[in-house]
Amino acid sequence: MGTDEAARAFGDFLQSQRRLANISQRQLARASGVSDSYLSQVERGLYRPSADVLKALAHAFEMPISTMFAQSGLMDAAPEAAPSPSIEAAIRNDTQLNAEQKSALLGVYKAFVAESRGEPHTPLD
Amino acid sequence: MGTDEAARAFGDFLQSQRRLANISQRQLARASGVSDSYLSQVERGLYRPSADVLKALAHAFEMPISTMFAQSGLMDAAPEAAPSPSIEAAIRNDTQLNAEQKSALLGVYKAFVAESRGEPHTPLD
DNA sequence: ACGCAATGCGTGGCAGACTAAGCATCAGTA
DNA sequence: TACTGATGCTTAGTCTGCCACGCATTGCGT
Repeated sequence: MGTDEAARAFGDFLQSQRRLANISQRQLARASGVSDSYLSQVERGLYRPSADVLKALAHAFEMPISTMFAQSGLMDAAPEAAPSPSIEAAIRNDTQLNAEQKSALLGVYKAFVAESRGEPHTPLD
Repeated sequence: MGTDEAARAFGDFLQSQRRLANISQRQLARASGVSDSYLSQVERGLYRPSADVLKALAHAFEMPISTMFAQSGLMDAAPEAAPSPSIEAAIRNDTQLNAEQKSALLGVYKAFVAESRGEPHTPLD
């Protein structure tokens, strides 16, 4: 019934994205147009959202729709997926940071990339 | 009420594809694993199939899944990259950082913004 | 201590996605 | 004239995606 494996995996993904954005279920509900009760159920792996909801969530997260589809197990093979826009460009184009802050942020980012290049990806959490 | 405009458009598309392949609804049903009665309803615009069914149909037609999604109105006019993504979204979507690094980077960014001043735009909150 | 807003979660119920079974029609065959 | 068999369609029913509402808890301000 409920626990569908794919649903559970997607729920984990959604929850991690929401926590990264640092928002509550209700805030995400408002931003995406999906009810908060349903978001709760999806995060806990009870249901697998429809493509319409995936689309709405991708929009709220400013994330390419194909990523959402892939994460929900719909896009079995996504060969031509474009790489996500670079952080570096986003930082350079930001309007809220001054030059000093931008170069500091870029430095942190590059340090992180270099650091994780040395170590294997641990699926810890 | 079934007739949903988008459902009707997709129904026409599906029927034309089936006729191009020169197969019956029942044959397509066997090839895709979808019931023939449902295929009939979809072709007549009564229902809009779920992403799972779209995937199965695309596979039966040996057609890229993205084409199916586009025809069913799911892949709205979002060709690849978002034009001006926020830094936050860019960080979340990055593929080189792990979750821990992402939230650390986000923390630094938010600290900078708060330090700089006020509170301009954040699409999520 | 009291309220009060925000959080995550459970419930009831409606609508829609989907199927199994059967109806009606047409083509060919004897 | 039937008898097949294939086609598209309809109907009845089940399952589940999704929402409105409400509950219990936590945290913050007074």
